[in-house]
Amino acid sequence: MATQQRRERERAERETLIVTAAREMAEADGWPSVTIRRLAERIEYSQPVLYSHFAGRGAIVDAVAMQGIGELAESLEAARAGAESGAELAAVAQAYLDFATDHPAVFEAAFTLAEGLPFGPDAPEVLKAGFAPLFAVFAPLAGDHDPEAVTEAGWAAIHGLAVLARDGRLRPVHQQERLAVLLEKFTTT
Amino acid sequence: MATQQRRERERAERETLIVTAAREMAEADGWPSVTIRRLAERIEYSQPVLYSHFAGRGAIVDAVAMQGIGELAESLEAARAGAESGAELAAVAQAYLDFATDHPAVFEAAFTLAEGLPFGPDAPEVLKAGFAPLFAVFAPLAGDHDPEAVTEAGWAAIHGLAVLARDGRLRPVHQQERLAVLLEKFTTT
DNA sequence: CTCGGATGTCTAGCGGTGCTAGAATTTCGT
DNA sequence: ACGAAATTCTAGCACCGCTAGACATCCGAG
Repeated sequence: MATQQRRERERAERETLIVTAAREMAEADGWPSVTIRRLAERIEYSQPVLYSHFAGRGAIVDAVAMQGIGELAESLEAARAGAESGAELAAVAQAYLDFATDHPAVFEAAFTLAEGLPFGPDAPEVLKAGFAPLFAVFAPLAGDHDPEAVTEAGWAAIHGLAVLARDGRLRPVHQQERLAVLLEKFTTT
Repeated sequence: MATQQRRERERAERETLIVTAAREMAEADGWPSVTIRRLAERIEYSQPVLYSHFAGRGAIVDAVAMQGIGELAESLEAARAGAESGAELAAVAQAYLDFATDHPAVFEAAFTLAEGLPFGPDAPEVLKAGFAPLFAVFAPLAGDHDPEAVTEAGWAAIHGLAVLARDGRLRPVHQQERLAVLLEKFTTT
């Protein structure tokens, strides 16, 4: 019957409602304040409903992480596509750092909280998509090295800049200069 | 009286006992399993005793983080001092990555769990000491840039390599090649 | 239109957490 | 030996993630 379809659609809507609510709460008050109880109250359902959608709290965090990685991938690709020739690397790197500062809770979910996300060879397409724009800008600088290794190293450099800055480990003011150093070190052959 | 001194000494001993126990438990079974109850049982005292030494669980994690950063600083300095001329950067970077893989729980405490550690200008001497060997190896490569900015950028690159590898985000096998890429990018002027 | 089964949702509760007030004990100088 | 002071413990609060079982709702067959 058509009712079946309607039910599935409503379930899907409620699932995105949960993910969205979790994300907003995390971004507003931090992940520790995103509890099952508060989340249930927020979406106006009882706690067990959440467990009919997700295996547990961790799975909800993972869902936000997944969504966030997807958006990060889009941001990076957009930055690369929109950059002038020769400035793609700088644009992508800047987009990465901007994403980290603009959506700290999502960034945290994606890179320090998420535990159940499958990486490696059998990672879902969404996760691999984030690597593509990075590969596009770093691979041309590979020289004699493995392009993937260069991409991973470049990604790690940008990522390290993002996390250390986020945690207050670096002088807040000089982020642009640090990025400039990295870009120069990677681009000068 | 002399009893006063003995008490303070015993208190200090118990405090290091707590930190050591927390560290061992974290390294053995992960930080989530380091609960106040288990920690109290381990040191054979009741829970409130822990609160007479530390403001809360977070302060204990911070103490482990502090201790770990001190040891990391020593490792880096030892690697730098023991390296052949010209190979200091590689040695320090390798020591950093080794520390992350050899003491994952301490590394986690220092860089993702610790929240109450004072950084910036008024950071304690121990924390600044970790920066010194990094500065020693990166500053000579500064060129026209600010030596501190270059150091921070280089540190970030190594750190990113450590955390992404730890979280399974990178192909496990190619860590050496990634490091080689970073070293080359930073050393070629 | 009714009714019985299936589906969905909720109430209530378990064991665990960090943390703390106040009782009980131990220690120590007089 | 005793009373005060310092120390430690018992017991409990509010909250957490999670779940079993009661309850309500919905839907299709007769």
